[in-house]
Amino acid sequence: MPELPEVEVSRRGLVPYLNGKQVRAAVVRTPKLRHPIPTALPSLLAGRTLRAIDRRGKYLVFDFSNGWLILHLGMSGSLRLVVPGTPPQKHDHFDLEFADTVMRFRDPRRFGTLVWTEAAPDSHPLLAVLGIEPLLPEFDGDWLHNAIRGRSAPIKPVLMDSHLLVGVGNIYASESLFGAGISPLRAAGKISLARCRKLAIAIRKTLEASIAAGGSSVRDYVHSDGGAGCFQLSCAVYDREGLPCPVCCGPIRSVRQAGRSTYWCPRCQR
DNA sequence: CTGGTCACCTGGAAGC
DNA sequence: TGCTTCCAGGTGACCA
Repeated sequence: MPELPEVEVSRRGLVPYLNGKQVRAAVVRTPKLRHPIPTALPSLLAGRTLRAIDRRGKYLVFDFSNGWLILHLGMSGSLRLVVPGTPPQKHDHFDLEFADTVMRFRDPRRFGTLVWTEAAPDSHPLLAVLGIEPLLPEFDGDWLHNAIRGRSAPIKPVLMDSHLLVGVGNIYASESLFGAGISPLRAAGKISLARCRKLAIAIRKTLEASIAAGGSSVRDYVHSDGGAGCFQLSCAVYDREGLPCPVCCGPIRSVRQAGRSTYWCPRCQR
């Protein structure tokens, strides 16, 4: 499920329960997801205090006194808090056990990532290549216009390029372009500065609205079986092919771009 | 460099 | 009912 808002909502849901707590044990049940899971994690983490949980793009970074645990939810990953002693189910790959709760990482499709680093996390190869954070003030229309100058690829797959900017996945790329009234097929480099400003605002607004929507049910999201945290309920175009556009009532269309489904309203988006 | 395709992996939905 | 095919919200390797 996770795009940036889901990751951020998970982070906010975990912080009040885990920050400052001492790890009782760590359990690794799977040798590798996208990357090998370090077999030393149990010995590295036992007895350590979790100082903070940060986010970089769609990665969560767990800060311990002896290093950082870097976690990515992939396509199907989720984190939840369960009562100690709860038997693990299929696809439960990793547990971080505290005295009163257990953080459990489940990922059926196994596209997630769990790695350990003892150097500054931003210098880790997975994080060092990441682009700008769209929720920071440095990200605006002027930055975007400059960053996509000269690029002939359609704007939608460009928005999903994490080396350019992080956190905009397949859903929010479509939703943000709808918000800005820009066709996903338009060549990125041909979008005017004025429209890049609209797009930057739409991206931020879409992400923040989604975080806020999840934010009201953070506890449910982290504690539930996944029923909550359904951010798609409020999508304007994503997964709505043939349904009426919420603005003009014309039919939403879909097309495949770079192997991913794109949804847009041809009347509202030019 | 750039843009496009594919592989990674599992499960659910749709089609026959 | 059972089998097959396709699709899924991410990412990086690889190719032209």
